[in-house]
Amino acid sequence: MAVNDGLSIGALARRTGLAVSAIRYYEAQGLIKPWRNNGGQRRFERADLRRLSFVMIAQQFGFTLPQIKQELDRLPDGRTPTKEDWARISQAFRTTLDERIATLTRLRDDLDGCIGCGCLSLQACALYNPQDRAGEKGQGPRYLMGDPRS
Amino acid sequence: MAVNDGLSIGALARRTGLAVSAIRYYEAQGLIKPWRNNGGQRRFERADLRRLSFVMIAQQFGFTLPQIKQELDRLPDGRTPTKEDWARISQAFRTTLDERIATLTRLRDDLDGCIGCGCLSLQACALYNPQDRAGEKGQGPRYLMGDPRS
DNA sequence: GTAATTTCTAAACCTAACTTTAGGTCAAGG
DNA sequence: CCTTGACCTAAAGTTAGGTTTAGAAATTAC
Repeated sequence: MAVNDGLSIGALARRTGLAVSAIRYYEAQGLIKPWRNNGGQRRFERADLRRLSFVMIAQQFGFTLPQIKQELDRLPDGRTPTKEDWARISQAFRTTLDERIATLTRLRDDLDGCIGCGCLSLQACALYNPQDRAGEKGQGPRYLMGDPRS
Repeated sequence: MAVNDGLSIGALARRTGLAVSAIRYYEAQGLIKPWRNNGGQRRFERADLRRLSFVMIAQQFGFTLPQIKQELDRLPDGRTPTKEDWARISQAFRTTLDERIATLTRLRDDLDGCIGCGCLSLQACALYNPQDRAGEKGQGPRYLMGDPRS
């Protein structure tokens, strides 16, 4: 096997810990673009190891695959990404993490107050109803954290 | 309508902001147990408002419905839960939130180091491979945060 | 008393992120 | 050469957490 024949899908799977089927799925979603060898089998660049690592970590942060693709699409097309390229898109992580930590911390502090009073009431509790209008608006506790479903 | 006839499913939906279909689904999952009136319609206790609020908030914390049911099942069966009952199971939130904040903070700090070096490499980067063994174990970055899928 | 809402059940459908299956092809070792 | 393991495609299945649909019965409003 020549030096730069690329990695097979199985090799990539072993190195990343992903299932082969998951890698094929990511290709179908446009996250990686392997070429094919003479026999029609996928061959991957070594840089795809980093792409897949990025995918895995971004998922743990709660990004969806389309969102991850959007970040990856900002990488240079013709050449192998450099340290600087990766560092640039990793900044998006930092921002997201900071926000998420802030949200959880605020929520925890509110919850501390709520455990103290034990109410958990839609009508009176500050955690559910900071502006005392949830009942009227028919919105319930949802808006406190920013509804993840809208 | 008598004073203690209970709430209809529509009334509960308006008060919590949930869809009627979601409330029926939660019943199917065993999270709430309404009784039926003469015509066969569901009737809910006022305490179910709190149960559903608990469900909604616990979901925002990332609990699954079976996990939430497990907590709710610890509430007293015969009587309406008191402040103390709710305060007790809310403590589970506090613990989980503390852990989650700690994990995210650690991850963010590791990421800061990684942005500095820009590597994002499975072979060398501390974020992915703190013990320099991921490649050998074929595990990839996944173990850093504790795999949510296993 | 009648019209408009609400509610009922069961079953089908939905999205995300994959996995599994079925039926074949390719590649490497002996 | 032959076998075994890795790989291929397309389509169907899976799980969580619901929503939608359809047709019928109950309730409420006027």
